[in-house]
Amino acid sequence: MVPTIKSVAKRAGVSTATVSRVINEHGRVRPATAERVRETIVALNFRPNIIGRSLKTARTGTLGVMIPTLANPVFADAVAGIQDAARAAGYAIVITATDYRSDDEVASVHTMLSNRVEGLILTVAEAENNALLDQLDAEGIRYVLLYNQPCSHPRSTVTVDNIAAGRLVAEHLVALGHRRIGMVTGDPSASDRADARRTGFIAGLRDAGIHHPPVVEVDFMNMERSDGLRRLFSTPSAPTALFCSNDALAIAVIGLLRGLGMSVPRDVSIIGFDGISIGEFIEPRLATIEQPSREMGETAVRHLLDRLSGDASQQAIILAHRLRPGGTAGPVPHRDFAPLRNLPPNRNKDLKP
Amino acid sequence: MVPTIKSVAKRAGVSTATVSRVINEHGRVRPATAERVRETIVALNFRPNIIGRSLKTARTGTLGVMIPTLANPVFADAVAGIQDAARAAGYAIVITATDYRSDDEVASVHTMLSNRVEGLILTVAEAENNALLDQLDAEGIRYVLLYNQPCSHPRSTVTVDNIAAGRLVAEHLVALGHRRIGMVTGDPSASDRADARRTGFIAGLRDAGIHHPPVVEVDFMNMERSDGLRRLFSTPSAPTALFCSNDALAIAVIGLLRGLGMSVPRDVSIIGFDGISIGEFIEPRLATIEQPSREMGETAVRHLLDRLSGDASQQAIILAHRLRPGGTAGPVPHRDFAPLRNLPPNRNKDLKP
DNA sequence: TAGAATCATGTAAACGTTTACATGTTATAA
DNA sequence: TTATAACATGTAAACGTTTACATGATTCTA
Repeated sequence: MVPTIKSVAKRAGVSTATVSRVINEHGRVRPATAERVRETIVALNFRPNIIGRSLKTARTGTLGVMIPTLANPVFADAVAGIQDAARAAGYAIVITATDYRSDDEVASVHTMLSNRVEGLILTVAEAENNALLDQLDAEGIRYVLLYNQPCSHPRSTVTVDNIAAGRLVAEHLVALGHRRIGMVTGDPSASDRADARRTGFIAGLRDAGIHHPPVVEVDFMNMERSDGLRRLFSTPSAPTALFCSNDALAIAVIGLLRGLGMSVPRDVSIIGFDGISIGEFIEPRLATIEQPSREMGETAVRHLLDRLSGDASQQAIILAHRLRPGGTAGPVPHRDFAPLRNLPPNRNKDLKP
Repeated sequence: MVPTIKSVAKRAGVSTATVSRVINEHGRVRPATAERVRETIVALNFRPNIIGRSLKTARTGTLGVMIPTLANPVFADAVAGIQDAARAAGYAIVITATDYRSDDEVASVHTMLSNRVEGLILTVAEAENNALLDQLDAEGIRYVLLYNQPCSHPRSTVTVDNIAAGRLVAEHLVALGHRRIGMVTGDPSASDRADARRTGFIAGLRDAGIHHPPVVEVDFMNMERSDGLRRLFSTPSAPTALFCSNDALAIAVIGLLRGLGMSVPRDVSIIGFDGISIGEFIEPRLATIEQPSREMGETAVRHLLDRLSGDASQQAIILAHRLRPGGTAGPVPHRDFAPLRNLPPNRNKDLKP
């Protein structure tokens, strides 16, 4: 039915070994013979069965990629970079998204390993104490983390310095004159990187003499239902600036604040994290920490390939981040521009409980 | 080194057949034996080699996905849907992006076929006269198109009715009072769907007595270099409304128009196509045709699986689209709000050639 | 022109599974 | 009891490749 190397061999009047040699351009074969074989191959429309080859060579030419979701452009961009670099190196990629369910991580990785991917690129919820990663290490399975930033534990990873970046955000907001500063972090994406950003952020604020900034966690899959933010902005000491642990969250928060009658950045400044391209198109432009997602994906592939070929050992590769200022991050408002000024009519109802 | 079914068999004191039966829960084996085997499996940390299995069973449990790019959220969303549905059905997916290079399409598909994917989900540049698809048909390889809309040729596809949607855009703009209406289509993404949208759009305009609307093609990878739009808006009969063949393009066009000193929608109305979520967050909200990308991805998987199991034949599945009005699509401006009003100083220089 | 060297090709085993078939064991029926 | 059925397990071939090794043909060297 579907042609195999045997049918090609028989039809071309040679042995399978010769056909194989022609296919792989490996080992010598007389030009005339080779030509005949090639003709047969196109005549039969033969495509070597990679499964058979893989079984023999124990190589699949496939990399496994696990990310939280493709719906967040920051990961989509990274995957685009991964895909590019992988293809350039002759690798295919198989993808799984965990949708932030960290209990799916183990199953997903095992599926990819059963498929005999040669290496893995992973973004996990928590890279520090992670039994799965420990197991991979123990088994000698090569992986490179992406976006994760294990602190004490040595693991291969490609990331930006989330702590420094968080600190940078704090310093910038302080420089803009803000003193009442809060942070919003996404509940379902609670992650080591969000933690690192918060750590740096809080440290930066502390250095400026600001202690215990409010940190609210919102379930940003259904923001309407989480009223932590509403409560925060109902207090007299409501923040004049918010650091959101990622851009998607920042954009959602801006929408929510507008719904509360506030103007960004006049009443509240917002800084996000990631540098997704949407951010450049919203009005005003989203202030954020840009990380080079596509390049991070490419770098992860290259590092993984280096590790596979034994050229590299575990290492953390820290790429440069960059603060994109302006837009949604403005100077502190005058006192009389109280944030609560314009709350919509249903405000009292909302605040009563 | 890495455990195989043989090592498990030996250690558990059974034959490989028994181990296989335990793994696949297929065929009977005494509970006590099964238990012993299972223990050995975890003891050795054995994972069945899917390559070996695939070779024997001629099934890989893998679907191939080819899209233009992951950087455009419309495709990322679709892939998210594909990934979800595939995983739910026990399939893995391997992804390739062509980056709009249609000459890569053939190579990509062949790579995936060599990897023995069981079926394909494809977004191609041109679905109508496509030798690659004809070849797949001839070989009996199952595929489902996504976003493509072959007209005369019967092919399995999941899409919206691009023609009707294009017409809807025309009718909406006309209803808003616009008479000078143009269209912008992306050069690198020139595609059958963009064509269909244009066809419907032009037909809709014709029905309203508007003939030969200007259609400009821009290379939206580097918009700065393409001055078709600039030229269009330097004429006295510059359009008061533009239909952009996709949202990413629409957002870029809005940016470019702003650079020319125009206000959207006061001077020019814009309607896009796709309904990517960014569009809802920009100010003003992007008017567009929403297509259910995630659901389209899921549907494509389900239809592909149906075709693989022989339950379904080739068919076009048309999902509902929806016009999202308002935002960037407003009523026609008064005559005195001439669009050229505010052109920046360098305008003359730009327009001279 | 004999022998060695090189070249072209073939033979067959191996990769890790699954599974039809064979075989041995135990329970059931007569 | 014995014949038979049902069950548990093993044997070995097959899937489509690659590749070490063997072999036969050709060319080279002296």
